[in-house]
Amino acid sequence: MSRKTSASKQRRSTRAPLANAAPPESPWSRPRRRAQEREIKRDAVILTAARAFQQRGYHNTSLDDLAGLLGVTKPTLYHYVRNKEEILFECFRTGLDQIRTGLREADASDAPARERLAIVVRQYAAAIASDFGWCMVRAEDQDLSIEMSSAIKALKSEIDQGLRRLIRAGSADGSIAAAQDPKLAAFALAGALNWMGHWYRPDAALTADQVADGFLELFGLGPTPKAHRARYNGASKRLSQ
Amino acid sequence: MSRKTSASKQRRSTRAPLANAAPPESPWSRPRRRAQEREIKRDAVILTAARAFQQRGYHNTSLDDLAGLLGVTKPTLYHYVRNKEEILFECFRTGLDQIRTGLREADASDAPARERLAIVVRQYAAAIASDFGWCMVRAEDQDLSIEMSSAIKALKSEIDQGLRRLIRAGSADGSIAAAQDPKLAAFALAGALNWMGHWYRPDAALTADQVADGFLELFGLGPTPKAHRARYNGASKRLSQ
DNA sequence: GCGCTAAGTTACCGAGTGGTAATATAATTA
DNA sequence: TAATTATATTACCACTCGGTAACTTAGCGC
Repeated sequence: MSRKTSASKQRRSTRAPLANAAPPESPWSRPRRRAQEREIKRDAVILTAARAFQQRGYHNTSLDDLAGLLGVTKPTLYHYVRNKEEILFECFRTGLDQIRTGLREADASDAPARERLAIVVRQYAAAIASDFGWCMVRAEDQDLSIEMSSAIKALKSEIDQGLRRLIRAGSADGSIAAAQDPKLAAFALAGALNWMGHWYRPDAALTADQVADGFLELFGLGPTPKAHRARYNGASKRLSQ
Repeated sequence: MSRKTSASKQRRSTRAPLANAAPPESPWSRPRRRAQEREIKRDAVILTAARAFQQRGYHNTSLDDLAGLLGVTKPTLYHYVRNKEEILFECFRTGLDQIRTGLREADASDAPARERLAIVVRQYAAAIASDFGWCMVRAEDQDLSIEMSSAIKALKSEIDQGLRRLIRAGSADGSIAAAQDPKLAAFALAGALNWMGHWYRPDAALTADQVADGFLELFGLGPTPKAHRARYNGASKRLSQ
Protein backbone atom coordinates (compact mmCIF):
# COMPACT_ATOMS: atom_id res chain seq x y z
CA MET A 1 0.00 0.00 0.00
CA SER A 2 1.94 3.01 -1.21
CA ARG A 3 1.48 6.01 0.99
CA LYS A 4 2.70 8.55 -1.52
CA THR A 5 1.17 8.85 -4.92
CA SER A 6 3.94 10.97 -6.29
CA ALA A 7 1.82 11.91 -9.24
CA SER A 8 2.65 12.61 -12.78
CA LYS A 9 6.40 12.17 -12.51
CA GLN A 10 7.46 8.57 -12.21
CA ARG A 11 4.24 7.22 -13.57
CA ARG A 12 5.11 3.78 -14.80
CA SER A 13 4.97 3.21 -18.51
CA THR A 14 1.78 1.94 -20.00
CA ARG A 15 3.02 -1.31 -21.45
CA ALA A 16 5.57 -2.30 -18.87
CA PRO A 17 3.63 -4.32 -16.24
CA LEU A 18 3.34 -7.44 -18.28
CA ALA A 19 4.25 -9.69 -15.42
CA ASN A 20 2.48 -8.22 -12.42
CA ALA A 21 -0.84 -7.64 -14.10
CA ALA A 22 -3.67 -8.77 -11.87
CA PRO A 23 -5.98 -11.53 -13.16
CA PRO A 24 -9.04 -9.41 -13.96
CA GLU A 25 -6.89 -6.85 -15.77
CA SER A 26 -7.05 -7.50 -19.45
CA PRO A 27 -5.28 -5.49 -22.14
CA TRP A 28 -8.60 -5.16 -23.90
CA SER A 29 -10.26 -3.30 -21.15
CA ARG A 30 -8.30 -0.13 -20.89
CA PRO A 31 -10.95 2.12 -19.42
CA ARG A 32 -11.22 -0.22 -16.47
CA ARG A 33 -7.51 0.17 -15.87
CA ARG A 34 -8.00 3.90 -15.61
CA ALA A 35 -10.81 3.51 -13.17
CA GLN A 36 -8.71 1.17 -11.08
CA GLU A 37 -5.86 3.62 -10.78
CA ARG A 38 -8.31 6.27 -9.82
CA GLU A 39 -9.63 4.09 -7.05
CA ILE A 40 -6.13 3.28 -5.87
CA LYS A 41 -5.38 6.96 -5.61
CA ARG A 42 -8.60 7.64 -3.83
CA ASP A 43 -7.77 4.93 -1.34
CA ALA A 44 -4.37 6.51 -0.81
CA VAL A 45 -6.07 9.80 -0.02
CA ILE A 46 -8.30 8.15 2.56
CA LEU A 47 -5.51 6.12 4.13
CA THR A 48 -3.10 9.01 4.36
CA ALA A 49 -5.85 11.15 5.79
CA ALA A 50 -6.65 8.48 8.36
CA ARG A 51 -3.07 8.44 9.56
CA ALA A 52 -2.84 12.20 9.67
CA PHE A 53 -6.17 12.56 11.44
CA GLN A 54 -5.12 9.98 13.96
CA GLN A 55 -2.03 11.75 15.10
CA ARG A 56 -2.85 15.38 14.48
CA GLY A 57 -6.59 15.34 14.69
CA TYR A 58 -9.17 16.12 12.05
CA HIS A 59 -9.32 19.84 12.61
CA ASN A 60 -5.59 20.22 12.93
CA THR A 61 -5.02 18.65 9.55
CA SER A 62 -5.66 21.00 6.68
CA LEU A 63 -6.28 19.81 3.17
CA ASP A 64 -3.01 21.45 2.22
CA ASP A 65 -1.27 19.30 4.81
CA LEU A 66 -2.91 16.22 3.42
CA ALA A 67 -2.08 17.15 -0.14
CA GLY A 68 1.50 17.76 0.93
CA LEU A 69 1.73 14.31 2.45
CA LEU A 70 0.55 12.87 -0.84
CA GLY A 71 2.90 14.99 -2.89
CA VAL A 72 0.15 16.81 -4.72
CA THR A 73 -1.71 20.07 -4.35
CA LYS A 74 -5.00 20.68 -2.66
CA PRO A 75 -7.32 20.99 -5.66
CA THR A 76 -6.15 17.58 -6.79
CA LEU A 77 -7.86 16.07 -3.79
CA TYR A 78 -11.14 17.34 -5.08
CA HIS A 79 -10.87 14.99 -8.03
CA TYR A 80 -11.27 12.08 -5.67
CA VAL A 81 -13.50 13.34 -2.90
CA ARG A 82 -16.29 15.83 -2.74
CA ASN A 83 -15.05 17.64 0.33
CA LYS A 84 -13.17 17.22 3.56
CA GLU A 85 -16.17 15.84 5.33
CA GLU A 86 -16.40 12.99 2.85
CA ILE A 87 -12.82 12.01 3.67
CA LEU A 88 -13.71 11.75 7.33
CA PHE A 89 -16.82 9.81 6.48
CA GLU A 90 -14.86 7.32 4.42
CA CYS A 91 -12.46 6.86 7.31
CA PHE A 92 -15.36 6.06 9.59
CA ARG A 93 -16.94 3.72 7.12
CA THR A 94 -13.74 1.86 6.40
CA GLY A 95 -12.98 1.35 10.07
CA LEU A 96 -16.48 0.25 10.94
CA ASP A 97 -16.67 -2.07 7.98
CA GLN A 98 -13.71 -4.04 9.25
CA ILE A 99 -15.63 -4.79 12.40
CA ARG A 100 -18.85 -5.52 10.58
CA THR A 101 -16.97 -8.00 8.44
CA GLY A 102 -16.05 -9.91 11.57
CA LEU A 103 -19.64 -9.78 12.66
CA ARG A 104 -20.93 -11.24 9.42
CA GLU A 105 -18.25 -13.88 9.52
CA ALA A 106 -19.40 -14.86 12.96
CA ASP A 107 -23.01 -14.93 11.88
CA ALA A 108 -22.14 -17.27 9.02
CA SER A 109 -20.51 -19.71 11.40
CA ASP A 110 -22.52 -22.25 13.34
CA ALA A 111 -19.99 -22.62 16.13
CA PRO A 112 -21.12 -22.08 19.70
CA ALA A 113 -21.69 -18.44 20.54
CA ARG A 114 -18.54 -18.24 22.62
CA GLU A 115 -16.39 -19.00 19.59
CA ARG A 116 -18.41 -16.73 17.35
CA LEU A 117 -17.88 -13.96 19.85
CA ALA A 118 -14.16 -14.68 19.85
CA ILE A 119 -14.09 -14.25 16.09
CA VAL A 120 -15.71 -10.87 16.37
CA VAL A 121 -13.51 -9.71 19.20
CA ARG A 122 -10.33 -10.63 17.40
CA GLN A 123 -11.46 -8.88 14.27
CA TYR A 124 -12.54 -5.93 16.36
CA ALA A 125 -9.11 -5.70 17.98
CA ALA A 126 -7.44 -5.93 14.60
CA ALA A 127 -9.61 -3.13 13.32
CA ILE A 128 -8.82 -0.90 16.26
CA ALA A 129 -5.13 -1.60 15.81
CA SER A 130 -5.36 -0.61 12.18
CA ASP A 131 -4.95 2.84 10.71
CA PHE A 132 -8.68 3.36 10.96
CA GLY A 133 -8.95 2.27 14.56
CA TRP A 134 -9.51 5.71 16.00
CA CYS A 135 -12.82 5.98 14.14
CA MET A 136 -14.80 4.02 16.68
CA VAL A 137 -13.52 6.17 19.50
CA ARG A 138 -14.07 9.57 18.00
CA ALA A 139 -17.51 11.02 18.36
CA GLU A 140 -19.58 10.33 15.31
CA ASP A 141 -21.48 13.54 15.04
CA GLN A 142 -19.70 16.78 15.88
CA ASP A 143 -17.88 16.98 12.58
CA LEU A 144 -20.31 15.26 10.26
CA SER A 145 -23.50 16.46 8.66
CA ILE A 146 -26.64 14.90 10.02
CA GLU A 147 -27.02 12.49 7.12
CA MET A 148 -23.51 11.15 7.38
CA SER A 149 -23.60 11.24 11.13
CA SER A 150 -26.73 9.15 11.25
CA ALA A 151 -25.29 6.73 8.72
CA ILE A 152 -22.30 6.22 11.00
CA LYS A 153 -24.55 5.94 13.99
CA ALA A 154 -26.46 3.17 12.25
CA LEU A 155 -23.27 1.23 11.59
CA LYS A 156 -22.17 1.62 15.18
CA SER A 157 -25.53 0.50 16.40
CA GLU A 158 -25.34 -2.57 14.19
CA ILE A 159 -22.04 -3.50 15.81
CA ASP A 160 -23.38 -2.89 19.28
CA GLN A 161 -26.47 -4.96 18.62
CA GLY A 162 -24.35 -7.71 17.17
CA LEU A 163 -22.25 -7.89 20.28
CA ARG A 164 -25.30 -7.99 22.50
CA ARG A 165 -26.86 -10.69 20.39
CA LEU A 166 -23.77 -12.87 20.63
CA ILE A 167 -23.55 -12.39 24.37
CA ARG A 168 -27.19 -13.26 24.78
CA ALA A 169 -26.78 -16.28 22.54
CA GLY A 170 -23.80 -17.38 24.58
CA SER A 171 -25.79 -17.09 27.75
CA ALA A 172 -28.57 -19.07 26.16
CA ASP A 173 -26.52 -21.95 24.75
CA GLY A 174 -24.44 -22.01 27.90
CA SER A 175 -21.14 -21.50 26.16
CA ILE A 176 -20.36 -18.37 28.13
CA ALA A 177 -21.14 -17.20 31.62
CA ALA A 178 -24.57 -15.65 31.69
CA ALA A 179 -24.24 -11.90 31.91
CA GLN A 180 -27.08 -10.50 33.90
CA ASP A 181 -27.11 -7.43 31.70
CA PRO A 182 -26.02 -8.19 28.12
CA LYS A 183 -26.25 -4.55 27.19
CA LEU A 184 -23.84 -3.53 29.89
CA ALA A 185 -21.54 -6.40 29.05
CA ALA A 186 -21.48 -5.34 25.42
CA PHE A 187 -20.66 -1.80 26.41
CA ALA A 188 -17.85 -2.97 28.65
CA LEU A 189 -16.38 -5.19 25.99
CA ALA A 190 -16.65 -2.55 23.30
CA GLY A 191 -15.16 0.01 25.63
CA ALA A 192 -12.18 -2.14 26.48
CA LEU A 193 -11.58 -2.78 22.81
CA ASN A 194 -12.07 0.81 21.71
CA TRP A 195 -9.71 2.05 24.37
CA MET A 196 -6.98 0.12 22.59
CA GLY A 197 -6.96 2.99 20.16
CA HIS A 198 -5.48 5.13 22.91
CA TRP A 199 -2.67 2.92 24.08
CA TYR A 200 -1.99 0.21 21.54
CA ARG A 201 1.12 0.55 19.41
CA PRO A 202 1.76 -2.07 16.74
CA ASP A 203 5.44 -2.23 17.63
CA ALA A 204 4.71 -3.08 21.25
CA ALA A 205 4.94 -6.48 22.89
CA LEU A 206 1.37 -7.61 22.32
CA THR A 207 -0.27 -8.38 19.02
CA ALA A 208 -3.85 -7.35 18.50
CA ASP A 209 -4.89 -10.98 18.70
CA GLN A 210 -3.18 -11.39 22.04
CA VAL A 211 -4.99 -8.37 23.37
CA ALA A 212 -8.27 -9.76 22.11
CA ASP A 213 -7.66 -13.10 23.80
CA GLY A 214 -6.59 -11.34 26.96
CA PHE A 215 -9.82 -9.41 27.05
CA LEU A 216 -11.91 -12.48 26.38
CA GLU A 217 -10.20 -14.13 29.28
CA LEU A 218 -10.70 -11.17 31.56
CA PHE A 219 -14.37 -11.15 30.80
CA GLY A 220 -14.68 -14.78 31.61
CA LEU A 221 -15.12 -15.59 27.93
CA GLY A 222 -11.85 -17.42 27.51
CA PRO A 223 -11.14 -19.59 24.46
CA THR A 224 -12.44 -22.76 26.07
CA PRO A 225 -14.38 -23.24 29.28
CA LYS A 226 -11.59 -25.44 30.56
CA ALA A 227 -8.91 -22.87 29.91
CA HIS A 228 -11.18 -20.29 31.39
CA ARG A 229 -11.54 -22.12 34.60
CA ALA A 230 -7.85 -22.85 34.67
CA ARG A 231 -6.79 -19.31 34.20
CA TYR A 232 -6.04 -18.66 37.83
CA ASN A 233 -3.36 -21.24 38.18
CA GLY A 234 -1.36 -20.34 35.19
CA ALA A 235 -2.46 -22.91 32.66
CA SER A 236 -2.90 -21.07 29.43
CA LYS A 237 -5.27 -21.28 26.55
CA ARG A 238 -5.74 -24.14 24.23
CA LEU A 239 -7.71 -22.50 21.55
CA SER A 240 -9.58 -23.43 18.38
CA GLN A 241 -10.97 -26.87 17.69
CA MET B 1 -24.35 25.87 40.05
CA SER B 2 -25.65 28.69 37.91
CA ARG B 3 -24.94 28.26 34.28
CA LYS B 4 -25.42 31.85 33.37
CA THR B 5 -23.53 34.60 35.07
CA SER B 6 -25.72 37.32 33.83
CA ALA B 7 -23.19 39.87 35.01
CA SER B 8 -23.56 43.37 36.24
CA LYS B 9 -27.35 43.53 36.28
CA GLN B 10 -28.98 41.61 39.11
CA ARG B 11 -25.89 41.64 41.28
CA ARG B 12 -27.23 41.20 44.77
CA SER B 13 -26.88 44.11 47.19
CA THR B 14 -23.77 44.32 49.28
CA ARG B 15 -25.27 44.24 52.75
CA ALA B 16 -28.17 41.91 52.21
CA PRO B 17 -26.82 38.39 52.83
CA LEU B 18 -26.92 38.60 56.59
CA ALA B 19 -28.38 35.17 57.00
CA ASN B 20 -26.88 33.05 54.31
CA ALA B 21 -23.28 34.18 54.79
CA ALA B 22 -21.01 31.18 54.65
CA PRO B 23 -18.70 30.58 57.61
CA PRO B 24 -15.45 31.68 56.04
CA GLU B 25 -17.06 34.74 54.54
CA SER B 26 -16.59 37.65 56.88
CA PRO B 27 -17.85 41.19 56.32
CA TRP B 28 -14.38 42.43 57.20
CA SER B 29 -12.75 40.75 54.30
CA ARG B 30 -14.29 42.47 51.35
CA PRO B 31 -11.58 42.01 48.80
CA ARG B 32 -11.90 38.28 49.29
CA ARG B 33 -15.52 38.54 48.31
CA ARG B 34 -14.50 40.06 45.02
CA ALA B 35 -12.00 37.33 44.37
CA GLN B 36 -14.61 34.72 45.16
CA GLU B 37 -17.07 36.07 42.68
CA ARG B 38 -14.33 36.14 40.13
CA GLU B 39 -13.62 32.51 40.75
CA ILE B 40 -17.28 31.62 40.56
CA LYS B 41 -17.48 33.28 37.18
CA ARG B 42 -14.34 31.56 36.01
CA ASP B 43 -15.81 28.24 37.03
CA ALA B 44 -18.95 29.06 35.12
CA VAL B 45 -16.85 29.68 32.04
CA ILE B 46 -15.14 26.32 32.38
CA LEU B 47 -18.32 24.41 33.10
CA THR B 48 -20.27 25.98 30.28
CA ALA B 49 -17.37 25.33 27.97
CA ALA B 50 -17.22 21.72 29.09
CA ARG B 51 -20.85 21.20 28.21
CA ALA B 52 -20.51 22.94 24.89
CA PHE B 53 -17.34 21.08 24.00
CA GLN B 54 -19.00 17.83 24.91
CA GLN B 55 -21.89 18.16 22.54
CA ARG B 56 -20.46 20.32 19.79
CA GLY B 57 -16.78 19.53 20.04
CA TYR B 58 -13.88 21.78 20.89
CA HIS B 59 -13.22 23.03 17.39
CA ASN B 60 -16.85 23.50 16.57
CA THR B 61 -17.36 25.76 19.55
CA SER B 62 -16.12 29.28 18.97
CA LEU B 63 -15.38 31.67 21.78
CA ASP B 64 -18.25 33.75 20.53
CA ASP B 65 -20.52 30.76 20.96
CA LEU B 66 -19.26 30.24 24.47
CA ALA B 67 -19.61 33.90 25.33
CA GLY B 68 -23.13 33.81 23.95
CA LEU B 69 -24.02 30.88 26.17
CA LEU B 70 -22.80 32.88 29.14
CA GLY B 71 -24.60 36.01 28.10
CA VAL B 72 -21.45 38.06 27.68
CA THR B 73 -19.15 39.00 24.84
CA LYS B 74 -15.97 37.34 23.78
CA PRO B 75 -13.39 39.73 25.23
CA THR B 76 -14.97 39.25 28.62
CA LEU B 77 -13.79 35.67 28.61
CA TYR B 78 -10.25 36.91 28.47
CA HIS B 79 -10.68 38.37 31.94
CA TYR B 80 -10.88 34.85 33.28
CA VAL B 81 -8.73 32.73 31.03
CA ARG B 82 -5.62 33.38 29.04
CA ASN B 83 -6.83 31.74 25.86
CA LYS B 84 -9.03 29.02 24.48
CA GLU B 85 -6.44 26.38 25.09
CA GLU B 86 -6.44 27.14 28.79
CA ILE B 87 -10.17 26.50 28.90
CA LEU B 88 -9.66 23.08 27.41
CA PHE B 89 -6.83 22.39 29.79
CA GLU B 90 -8.97 23.31 32.78
CA CYS B 91 -11.66 20.95 31.54
CA PHE B 92 -9.14 18.15 31.36
CA ARG B 93 -7.70 18.94 34.75
CA THR B 94 -11.08 19.14 36.42
CA GLY B 95 -12.21 15.85 34.98
CA LEU B 96 -9.03 14.03 35.82
CA ASP B 97 -8.93 15.46 39.32
CA GLN B 98 -12.25 13.85 40.10
CA ILE B 99 -10.77 10.48 39.37
CA ARG B 100 -7.55 11.22 41.19
CA THR B 101 -9.59 12.17 44.23
CA GLY B 102 -11.06 8.68 44.25
CA LEU B 103 -7.60 7.26 43.91
CA ARG B 104 -6.27 9.17 46.91
CA GLU B 105 -9.34 8.23 48.89
CA ALA B 106 -8.65 4.60 48.14
CA ASP B 107 -5.02 4.95 49.08
CA ALA B 108 -5.99 6.44 52.41
CA SER B 109 -8.18 3.45 53.22
CA ASP B 110 -6.78 0.25 54.62
CA ALA B 111 -9.58 -1.95 53.36
CA PRO B 112 -8.71 -4.93 51.18
CA ALA B 113 -7.65 -4.02 47.71
CA ARG B 114 -10.90 -5.25 46.23
CA GLU B 115 -12.85 -2.66 48.19
CA ARG B 116 -10.33 0.07 47.49
CA LEU B 117 -10.65 -0.71 43.81
CA ALA B 118 -14.41 -0.48 44.11
CA ILE B 119 -14.06 2.99 45.58
CA VAL B 120 -11.97 4.12 42.65
CA VAL B 121 -14.21 2.55 40.06
CA ARG B 122 -17.33 4.16 41.48
CA GLN B 123 -15.66 7.55 41.61
CA TYR B 124 -14.35 6.96 38.12
CA ALA B 125 -17.82 6.20 36.82
CA ALA B 126 -19.20 9.27 38.52
CA ALA B 127 -16.51 11.40 36.94
CA ILE B 128 -17.21 10.02 33.49
CA ALA B 129 -20.90 10.64 34.00
CA SER B 130 -20.21 14.25 34.94
CA ASP B 131 -19.95 17.23 32.64
CA PHE B 132 -16.24 16.69 32.41
CA GLY B 133 -16.46 13.02 31.61
CA TRP B 134 -15.50 13.32 27.97
CA CYS B 135 -12.04 14.55 28.93
CA MET B 136 -10.62 11.09 29.56
CA VAL B 137 -11.79 9.88 26.20
CA ARG B 138 -10.60 12.72 24.03
CA ALA B 139 -7.03 12.59 22.91
CA GLU B 140 -4.82 14.62 25.19
CA ASP B 141 -2.42 16.06 22.72
CA GLN B 142 -3.73 17.20 19.34
CA ASP B 143 -5.22 20.40 20.68
CA LEU B 144 -2.89 21.22 23.55
CA SER B 145 0.59 22.68 23.60
CA ILE B 146 3.33 20.27 24.56
CA GLU B 147 3.57 21.58 28.10
CA MET B 148 -0.12 21.27 28.79
CA SER B 149 -0.34 18.03 26.89
CA SER B 150 2.41 16.45 28.93
CA ALA B 151 0.83 17.71 32.12
CA ILE B 152 -2.38 15.95 31.17
CA LYS B 153 -0.49 12.89 30.12
CA ALA B 154 1.13 12.78 33.55
CA LEU B 155 -2.26 12.91 35.26
CA LYS B 156 -3.59 10.16 33.05
CA SER B 157 -0.57 8.06 33.74
CA GLU B 158 -1.04 8.53 37.46
CA ILE B 159 -4.56 7.18 37.15
CA ASP B 160 -3.45 4.27 35.04
CA GLN B 161 -0.65 3.37 37.43
CA GLY B 162 -3.05 3.63 40.35
CA LEU B 163 -5.41 1.17 38.75
CA ARG B 164 -2.64 -1.27 38.03
CA ARG B 165 -1.32 -0.97 41.56
CA LEU B 166 -4.72 -1.74 43.02
CA ILE B 167 -5.19 -4.71 40.74
CA ARG B 168 -1.77 -6.05 41.64
CA ALA B 169 -2.45 -5.46 45.31
CA GLY B 170 -5.72 -7.30 44.98
CA SER B 171 -3.99 -10.21 43.35
CA ALA B 172 -1.41 -10.20 46.11
CA ASP B 173 -3.75 -10.05 49.08
CA GLY B 174 -6.07 -12.48 47.39
CA SER B 175 -9.09 -10.23 47.53
CA ILE B 176 -9.55 -10.33 43.74
CA ALA B 177 -8.89 -12.88 41.06
CA ALA B 178 -5.29 -12.69 40.00
CA ALA B 179 -5.08 -11.11 36.60
CA GLN B 180 -2.25 -12.59 34.66
CA ASP B 181 -1.55 -9.22 33.13
CA PRO B 182 -2.45 -6.33 35.45
CA LYS B 183 -1.58 -3.80 32.79
CA LEU B 184 -4.03 -5.30 30.35
CA ALA B 185 -6.66 -5.59 33.06
CA ALA B 186 -6.23 -1.92 33.93
CA PHE B 187 -6.60 -0.97 30.30
CA ALA B 188 -9.73 -3.05 29.96
CA LEU B 189 -11.28 -1.58 33.07
CA ALA B 190 -10.38 1.97 32.14
CA GLY B 191 -11.66 1.40 28.64
CA ALA B 192 -15.00 0.10 29.81
CA LEU B 193 -15.36 3.07 32.13
CA ASN B 194 -14.24 5.66 29.63
CA TRP B 195 -16.60 4.31 27.02
CA MET B 196 -19.41 5.34 29.31
CA GLY B 197 -18.77 8.82 28.04
CA HIS B 198 -20.17 7.70 24.70
CA TRP B 199 -23.37 6.06 25.78
CA TYR B 200 -24.24 7.05 29.33
CA ARG B 201 -27.02 9.53 29.79
CA PRO B 202 -27.80 10.70 33.33
CA ASP B 203 -31.54 10.42 32.72
CA ALA B 204 -31.29 6.77 31.69
CA ALA B 205 -32.19 3.76 33.77
CA LEU B 206 -28.82 3.15 35.37
CA THR B 207 -27.01 5.38 37.82
CA ALA B 208 -23.27 5.76 37.52
CA ASP B 209 -22.84 3.69 40.65
CA GLN B 210 -24.88 0.88 39.19
CA VAL B 211 -22.76 0.89 36.08
CA ALA B 212 -19.63 0.81 38.21
CA ASP B 213 -20.89 -2.15 40.21
CA GLY B 214 -21.95 -3.89 37.04
CA PHE B 215 -18.49 -3.54 35.59
CA LEU B 216 -16.85 -4.75 38.78
CA GLU B 217 -19.01 -7.81 38.61
CA LEU B 218 -18.27 -8.42 34.97
CA PHE B 219 -14.57 -8.27 35.66
CA GLY B 220 -14.90 -10.77 38.42
CA LEU B 221 -14.36 -8.05 40.99
CA GLY B 222 -17.87 -8.06 42.34
CA PRO B 223 -18.91 -6.45 45.63
CA THR B 224 -18.38 -9.67 47.55
CA PRO B 225 -16.32 -12.71 46.64
CA LYS B 226 -19.40 -14.81 47.17
CA ALA B 227 -21.42 -12.98 44.57
CA HIS B 228 -18.51 -13.18 42.26
CA ARG B 229 -18.07 -16.85 42.71
CA ALA B 230 -21.75 -17.43 42.36
CA ARG B 231 -22.00 -16.08 38.89
CA TYR B 232 -20.53 -19.21 37.34
CA ASN B 233 -23.00 -21.21 39.36
CA GLY B 234 -20.39 -22.35 41.77
CA ALA B 235 -17.73 -24.00 39.70
CA SER B 236 -14.22 -22.63 39.73
CA LYS B 237 -11.88 -20.68 41.88
CA ARG B 238 -11.40 -20.68 45.52
CA LEU B 239 -9.62 -17.46 46.15
CA SER B 240 -9.27 -14.89 48.90
CA GLN B 241 -7.81 -15.85 52.23
C1' DG C 1 -17.05 62.98 46.25
C1' DC C 2 -12.55 61.24 44.05
C1' DG C 3 -9.47 58.40 42.06
C1' DC C 4 -8.35 53.59 41.04
C1' DT C 5 -9.13 49.12 39.57
C1' DA C 6 -11.92 45.47 37.75
C1' DA C 7 -15.31 44.17 34.38
C1' DG C 8 -17.43 44.69 29.95
C1' DT C 9 -18.25 46.46 25.34
C1' DT C 10 -17.50 47.82 20.41
C1' DA C 11 -14.68 47.51 16.62
C1' DC C 12 -11.18 45.47 14.39
C1' DC C 13 -7.09 42.68 12.63
C1' DG C 14 -4.55 38.91 10.61
C1' DA C 15 -3.86 34.20 9.85
C1' DG C 16 -5.55 29.99 8.31
C1' DT C 17 -8.57 27.20 5.69
C1' DG C 18 -12.21 25.04 2.84
C1' DG C 19 -13.41 25.43 -1.57
C1' DT C 20 -13.42 27.23 -6.57
C1' DA C 21 -12.39 29.27 -11.13
C1' DA C 22 -9.28 29.35 -14.95
C1' DT C 23 -5.74 27.02 -17.01
C1' DA C 24 -2.05 23.81 -18.52
C1' DT C 25 -0.75 19.04 -19.58
C1' DA C 26 -0.84 14.19 -20.18
C1' DA C 27 -3.47 10.25 -21.83
C1' DT C 28 -7.30 8.12 -24.90
C1' DT C 29 -10.17 7.85 -28.58
C1' DA C 30 -11.30 8.75 -33.22
C1' DT D 1 -2.92 14.05 -36.10
C1' DA D 2 -7.01 16.25 -34.12
C1' DA D 3 -10.57 16.24 -30.52
C1' DT D 4 -11.63 15.01 -26.00
C1' DT D 5 -11.27 13.79 -21.43
C1' DA D 6 -8.97 12.99 -17.11
C1' DT D 7 -5.58 14.98 -14.17
C1' DA D 8 -3.13 18.34 -11.96
C1' DT D 9 -1.58 23.32 -11.10
C1' DT D 10 -1.57 28.37 -10.00
C1' DA D 11 -4.03 31.94 -8.20
C1' DC D 12 -7.60 33.40 -5.64
C1' DC D 13 -11.95 34.16 -2.81
C1' DA D 14 -14.98 34.18 1.16
C1' DC D 15 -15.31 33.48 5.62
C1' DT D 16 -14.45 32.02 10.24
C1' DC D 17 -12.20 32.59 14.40
C1' DG D 18 -8.76 33.51 17.99
C1' DG D 19 -6.99 37.33 19.87
C1' DT D 20 -6.25 42.52 20.83
C1' DA D 21 -6.64 47.72 21.32
C1' DA D 22 -9.29 51.43 22.84
C1' DC D 23 -12.94 52.87 25.41
C1' DT D 24 -16.93 52.95 28.84
C1' DT D 25 -18.95 51.84 33.13
C1' DA D 26 -19.56 49.91 37.78
C1' DG D 27 -17.73 49.10 42.37
C1' DC D 28 -14.72 50.01 46.19
C1' DG D 29 -11.35 52.23 49.49
C1' DC D 30 -9.89 56.64 50.97
